[in-house]
Amino acid sequence: MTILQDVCNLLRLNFALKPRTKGEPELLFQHRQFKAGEHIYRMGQPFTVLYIVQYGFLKTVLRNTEGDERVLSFPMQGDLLGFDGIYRNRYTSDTEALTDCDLITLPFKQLLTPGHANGELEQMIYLAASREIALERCGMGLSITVKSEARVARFLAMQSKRYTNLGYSSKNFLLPMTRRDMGSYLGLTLETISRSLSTLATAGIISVNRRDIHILRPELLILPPNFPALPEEMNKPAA
Amino acid sequence: MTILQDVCNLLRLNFALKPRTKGEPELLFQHRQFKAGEHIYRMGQPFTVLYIVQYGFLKTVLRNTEGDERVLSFPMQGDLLGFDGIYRNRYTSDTEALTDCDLITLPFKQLLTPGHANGELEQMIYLAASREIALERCGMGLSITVKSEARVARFLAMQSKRYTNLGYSSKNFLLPMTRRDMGSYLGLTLETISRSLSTLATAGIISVNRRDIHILRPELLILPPNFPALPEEMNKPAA
DNA sequence: CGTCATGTTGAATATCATCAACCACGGTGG
DNA sequence: CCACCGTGGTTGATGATATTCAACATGACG
Repeated sequence: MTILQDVCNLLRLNFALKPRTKGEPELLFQHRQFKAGEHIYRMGQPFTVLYIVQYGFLKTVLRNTEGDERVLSFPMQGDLLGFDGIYRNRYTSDTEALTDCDLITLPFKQLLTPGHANGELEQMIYLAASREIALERCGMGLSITVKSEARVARFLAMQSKRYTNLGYSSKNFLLPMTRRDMGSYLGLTLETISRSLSTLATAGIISVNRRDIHILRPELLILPPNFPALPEEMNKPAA
Repeated sequence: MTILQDVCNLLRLNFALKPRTKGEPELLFQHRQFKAGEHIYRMGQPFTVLYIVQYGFLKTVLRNTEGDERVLSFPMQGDLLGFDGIYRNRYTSDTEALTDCDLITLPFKQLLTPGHANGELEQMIYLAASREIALERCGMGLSITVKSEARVARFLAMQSKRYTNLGYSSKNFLLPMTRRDMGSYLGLTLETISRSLSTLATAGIISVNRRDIHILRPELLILPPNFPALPEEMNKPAA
């Protein structure tokens, strides 16, 4: 099992990988661990590497000068981190570990040097980046609905689907983030989140105990439009 | 002037392009015109090509089954379209021309085939995609602020900056979208947009006549955090 | 000239934010 | 073991803000 295959599996891509005689590209990939609460990178730092989440939960945050912050995404297993840094050669948001994490690093510049040209890996990065955009768009789609309960319900549906995609339970899970983070992500206050969760619970749709969520009526939690499903047809590289 | 250089200029990237003896890659790029109101692609259609906007204004829209829609972005000159389609091999949103448009097409699959491997172009796509993510994140950042006038003000600041980046006036411009579209993008109703613009006008910060905007006190319109500036340091390919 | 889409403005209502009190849990230290 | 404290979470009362519904104005277009 090469690390390239690891990456491939993480991204849930069914590439037919060519056997690799030259072990050298493996050196590009390394694992790196972070403790809960640690920052992976901060806004403004020089961009050096992309990350792919092996396990753990994180959040990416945008801060303005007045100190208010907005949560942009909650990356988890298989998600790509740091792609927004390519353009200006600096990371443009903060990324912080919500739990202990294990990340795979991809040194971006070295990937582009002619010697490392690697069609499979490039395709994977394209796919991962594309998925990243789709996910963010999905996040924006969450605020289509005006009512706070609907937003929270969709958020739960989205999380449920993401866990399912990874093979975990779709009905019982622990939220890794605080009410404040959820609120910041959904454009609501933490009190409104709490109230919405309570409302959904008394309606019998979910049960809530702090971060412990049980989905009782999944059919009533509607996914946001265009939630990224698995790819339907891959471009398999010629054998 | 090759079309590759066109693309390069459009993306405002200061690559040092290697002179190209083989003219064949040029065939990959074609221009395509659209009339105002036409759809470039619709959600669910098979993904075939990426587009780069040469001129004109567009909007990308997410629709759910109930028919409500959310505007995700307002692409303009130099912006990349369709990148979100790579992952599932289908476009995941609708894109519609707000004005007459001229787009450059980039057939994605052919770009990846070994014969067409092209470091410069790939770097450009990475950069454009990265910029795209940064722009979308910026859009999400618009809803950090609670007050509607602040959101509208930031939106205007963002548009102003985008026009400036293209060499147009930063103080006088025509908005290409309706109040409804602005509202959908900012998560507000069209009436609130109208009211907010009126408030900003009576405060002497702008003047408004339907879509004709004049910025009178630009220092009072604050840009959203991390608005994508021009790249600060490019990776020039080795000569 | 009439019609339609777009934009503006007003009044009433619903919804969310704010402020505040309280609870539950985990950790620390006596 | 228990008192203490801090963080995170819930719930209530109040007020600010945006939505809704509605009427009207304006410009584009046949």
